[in-house]
Amino acid sequence: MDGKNISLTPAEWSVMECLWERSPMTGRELTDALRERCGWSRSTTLTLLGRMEAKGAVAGDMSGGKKSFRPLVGRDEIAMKETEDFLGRVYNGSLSLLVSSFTQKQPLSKKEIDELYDILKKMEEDRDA
Amino acid sequence: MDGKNISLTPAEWSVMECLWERSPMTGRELTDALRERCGWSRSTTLTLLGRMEAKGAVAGDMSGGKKSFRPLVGRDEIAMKETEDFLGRVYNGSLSLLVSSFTQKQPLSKKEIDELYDILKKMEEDRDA
DNA sequence: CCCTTTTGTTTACATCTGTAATCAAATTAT
DNA sequence: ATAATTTGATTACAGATGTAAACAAAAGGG
Repeated sequence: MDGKNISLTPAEWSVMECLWERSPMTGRELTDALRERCGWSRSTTLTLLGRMEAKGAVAGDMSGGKKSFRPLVGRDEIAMKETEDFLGRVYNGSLSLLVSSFTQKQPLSKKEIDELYDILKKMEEDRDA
Repeated sequence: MDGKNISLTPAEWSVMECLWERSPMTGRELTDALRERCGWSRSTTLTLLGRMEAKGAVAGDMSGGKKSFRPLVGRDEIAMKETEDFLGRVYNGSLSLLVSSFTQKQPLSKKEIDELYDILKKMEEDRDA
């Protein structure tokens, strides 16, 4: 029963983005940052943090008057989980189907094409090794 | 104000999957299909259909006693929209970031690698043309 | 030490989602 | 024609989500 099975709502993503950039942050710092980025009131941010603490997405360390928060899940970790969900639901689990569908509407920049080639090449090297 | 700005919940996706496979379908056919696939009661399916009709995802044609439904949005259309949302939220809008992140955990099958190469090659041809 | 500000915690509430039960009109069978 | 079944529509209700006000304890200023 580890805490891997956490999923985040869009609003919770915004909170995590802050904490993934820098952590720990005090409640004050977070309310300021999110008032700025999302226009949220203090209450909103703190309510979100409470819920996220309850479900194990963040840890709140209350020491010395002020409470500070740090993430308990890595960005990669949950990005992965959400990606799997999404791919399964929308593209039947097929990454190449996603790519082909996406590129039919939005042509990729040269930079992205190059990056994708690099990824594929590297993967083949690993496979052959 | 066309109906493009529709997003589907996971449950609603299941309904659409049926209608994208074959359409139109009567309420009866849909309740049967979704009882089978998802274990839903008749009420559940019809409630979903009602909501989806209200938000313009499907059209219900009531003619000759029985009501039948057909999709008003294409699968590609909303797959695209959801993909953009997802990429923006999780991968900062970058497709290559998604691919690289994904492949670090789940190595792709040879088939998928080949498909991806094909997609890239085709895209370059289009670009050069 | 009192008054003000900051903080942490509780409570609130509308909307959305999943999941149905119920009810009433229409259809079908006997 | 009447009873049984099917069907469309309405109502229900709990849990998730977005968004915040209220309240109370703590900290800081004078």
